[in-house]
Amino acid sequence: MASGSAIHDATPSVRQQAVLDAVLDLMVEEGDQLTMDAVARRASCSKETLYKWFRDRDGLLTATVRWQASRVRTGQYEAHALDVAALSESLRDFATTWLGVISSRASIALNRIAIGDAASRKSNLGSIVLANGRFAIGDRLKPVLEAGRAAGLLAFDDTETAFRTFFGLVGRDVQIRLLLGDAITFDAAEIRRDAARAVEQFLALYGQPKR
Amino acid sequence: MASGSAIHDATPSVRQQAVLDAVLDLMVEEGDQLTMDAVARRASCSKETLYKWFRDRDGLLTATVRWQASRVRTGQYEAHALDVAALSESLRDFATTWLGVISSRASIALNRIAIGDAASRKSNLGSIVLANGRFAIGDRLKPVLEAGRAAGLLAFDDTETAFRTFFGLVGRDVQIRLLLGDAITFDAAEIRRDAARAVEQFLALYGQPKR
DNA sequence: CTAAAACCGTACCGTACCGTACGGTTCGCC
DNA sequence: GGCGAACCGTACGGTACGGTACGGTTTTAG
Repeated sequence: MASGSAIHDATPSVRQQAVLDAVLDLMVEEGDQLTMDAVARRASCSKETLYKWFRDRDGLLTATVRWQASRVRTGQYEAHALDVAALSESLRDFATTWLGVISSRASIALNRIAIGDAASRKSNLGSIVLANGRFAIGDRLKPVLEAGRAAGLLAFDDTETAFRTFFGLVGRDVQIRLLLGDAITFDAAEIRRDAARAVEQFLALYGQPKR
Repeated sequence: MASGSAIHDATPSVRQQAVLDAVLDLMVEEGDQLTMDAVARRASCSKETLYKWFRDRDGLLTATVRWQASRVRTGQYEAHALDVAALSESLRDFATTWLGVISSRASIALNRIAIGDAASRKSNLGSIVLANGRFAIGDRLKPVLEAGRAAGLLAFDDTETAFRTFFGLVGRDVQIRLLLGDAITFDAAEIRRDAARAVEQFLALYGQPKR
């Protein structure tokens, strides 16, 4: 039971992280040519080791999803946004980060695989991606929204509903178009514009005119 | 060159439609177990006939997407919405129909396959789904929005931007959650509520207070 | 009624890929 | 230096599936 055993839910070793990075690279470059042989070749390791560490193909994919999720987690968003400028700044940061994530090639590849996997009910990659994506950002954004409400800057009954509206205003049709292969141009400048527009619209819907 | 030849883009014969319905049934029931053998068994036809009619697996999937799209197309939405009540009624109808489509099991299965297909750049199922889904409804909704603007009920500069906002307000996180296998409860009543809320929010953002 | 075309069911081939086995090699440890 | 564990590279078995071939049957046309 040395450090190189099955990981299941522990943090992967450095070597294992290199393997998972190879998986991510392959996902991005080769699309669905994600065979165990290709991973072993790319990571310069043997298939036997892959199966020893990750049990099977599904375990490897699961570990990859978790690994990618662990590095996407950005800093906490301060919840003590007391004035409208700080609140909209927080929201803009949030929207910018989120748009950057969902338009990244790694995220697109990962979501595609998880969606294809959700079709066959043999695994739960889809729920893992959901937990680390949609629901994780919900958990991180809701305190910000509630702090805004506590400060009298926002007005809403249900935090979940308010968050989902924000989610829709930010994401719009971007994710589904990217997943379906639409060649969208989406540079940093446009992401910032979109984020600003979404926050503006959100404040127009939920902002309190004055305190 | 009798009626049973390759279809490519013509309307499929009745027998061919039955085959395509079998494909849809299999997509919904079996997820990704969509093998040519299974289709032939389900449709009570021979694989040889499948290949004769649809050339290869990809042609069969393409024809299935087109077939499903052809039956989803609902009636035209009247563009002569002259008062705000008629306009919001049109938008509500639109949102309701769209939410019903993207939450249907057939649409989910089809989008999953198209997304998995978009990963391997060997086909263009993704663009076909996009053309018949996201872009088709854009083409059908934009005249409504522009008629509303012409009547002084809506105010926006770019129709595309306004439409994408509406798209986001209606769909929010629904499609990605369903694609990733989240077990969302989404009955007709809830769809109507969501559609009404989305239209309300859209009018709050783009509606003109008076003419 | 007959002949040709279309079609069904099934067997078959080639390939791709998952998972395992095994010989050879590196590396830590005593 | 020597021993064992971990690991690399590769070869192999098993299986699933896309696509083809073929005999037998139904349908269509004249």
